[in-house]
Amino acid sequence: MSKENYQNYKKHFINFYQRSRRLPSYAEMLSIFNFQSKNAVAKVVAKFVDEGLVGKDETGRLIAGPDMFGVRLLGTVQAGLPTTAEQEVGEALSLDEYLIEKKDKTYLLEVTGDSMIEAGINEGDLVIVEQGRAPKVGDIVIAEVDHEWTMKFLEKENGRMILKPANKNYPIIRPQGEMNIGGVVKGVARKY
Amino acid sequence: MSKENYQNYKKHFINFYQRSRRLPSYAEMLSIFNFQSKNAVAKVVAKFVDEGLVGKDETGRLIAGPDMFGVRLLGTVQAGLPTTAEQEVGEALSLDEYLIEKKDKTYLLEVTGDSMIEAGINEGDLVIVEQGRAPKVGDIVIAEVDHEWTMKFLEKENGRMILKPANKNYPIIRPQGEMNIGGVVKGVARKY
DNA sequence: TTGACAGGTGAACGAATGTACACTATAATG
DNA sequence: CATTATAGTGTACATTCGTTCACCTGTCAA
Repeated sequence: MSKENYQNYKKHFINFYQRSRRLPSYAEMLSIFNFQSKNAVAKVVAKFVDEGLVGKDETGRLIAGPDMFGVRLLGTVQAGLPTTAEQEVGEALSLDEYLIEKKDKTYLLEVTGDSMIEAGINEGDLVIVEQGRAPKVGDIVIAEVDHEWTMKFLEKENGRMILKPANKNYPIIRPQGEMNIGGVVKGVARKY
Repeated sequence: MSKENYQNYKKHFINFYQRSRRLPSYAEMLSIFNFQSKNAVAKVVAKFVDEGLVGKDETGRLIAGPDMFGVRLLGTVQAGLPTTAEQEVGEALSLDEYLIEKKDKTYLLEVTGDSMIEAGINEGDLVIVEQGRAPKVGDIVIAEVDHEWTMKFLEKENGRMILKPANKNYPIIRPQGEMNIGGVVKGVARKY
């Protein structure tokens, strides 16, 4: 099979996965690759497996490989980029997997206000919050004080927990009664 | 089926998806749910579909619903959080889908240095870079100047393009020869 | 010119798929 | 108590699955 054709198969294959979030069956590949014989499909799939695009689990079933759901991590900004030629370096990384550890205890919040701007958290960012984790000093926490929820650094002052913004223009909060911690900020995602 | 059991099925089901990145077959659910009859599985699956946990495509095949691969977006930090009771609000969001538009033209870079710290991009962050997009003034770009790659704001000065860091301690770069743009920064991801 | 090979067709096959129907036992309800 | 869902078993079945084998055809190198 010609190289261009193969890249085309690959493209259609990945497209299918993006749309349907599952791998196509052989019969489905038959039509998206425009083949007449399932055997032709089988040969293409074998190449996919060789290339690592897809894997096989213990039962022989196809599973998506890292390239199907992730993006390649190419290097560091100042260490230099690879050449503009075909980049086969770098491992594929899913941002979901990177940022979220305990999926069922994690939720997202959109940030309003600029009280954490010096910590690199801007208005409009999404913060990844994990519940049910004991917050440590230095963590960024989602806390309820006086029936209002805010995001601040958790610090200790004279043996008491205080909430410290990352913006000089905002005051440190020294909670009087009890403080309710809604979760610990584990990550930040921003889109331009 | 009791409520706790159902939640358990759901948990095992999602677990399977996380591990294998595909939905289990009925036979597989049979063993992970500890059933003897596939029909019992069918009934649980029907509930999954009702709940929207999974969907069915046009061929009747199961596909993962938003909850399977995303995380719930609950609200804004200062607007208040929902009560600690069962949170059925908020749509599920996949960070991959949120941050990455054109998958095949996107790659990740790890940030070293603090030249963009005032733009909320810290050392160790991952930036999501999209290639092949015409950079506009005000964009954060990955640029090659004097055989070295850096990340800076793209600005215009007297009709010429310049690179401006977001850190007062770094100088503005006024490229002499030609400047090579490796991509436009479309997003940032940070893990604590 | 011949042989090897890549790329594909076509048919056949056992295993696995999801669905359906009849039935049972337990729990909830009036 | 009788009744009615609920949750599950067991069996059967047509369909689809992925694999395999034999075969065809054009290309390219020896």
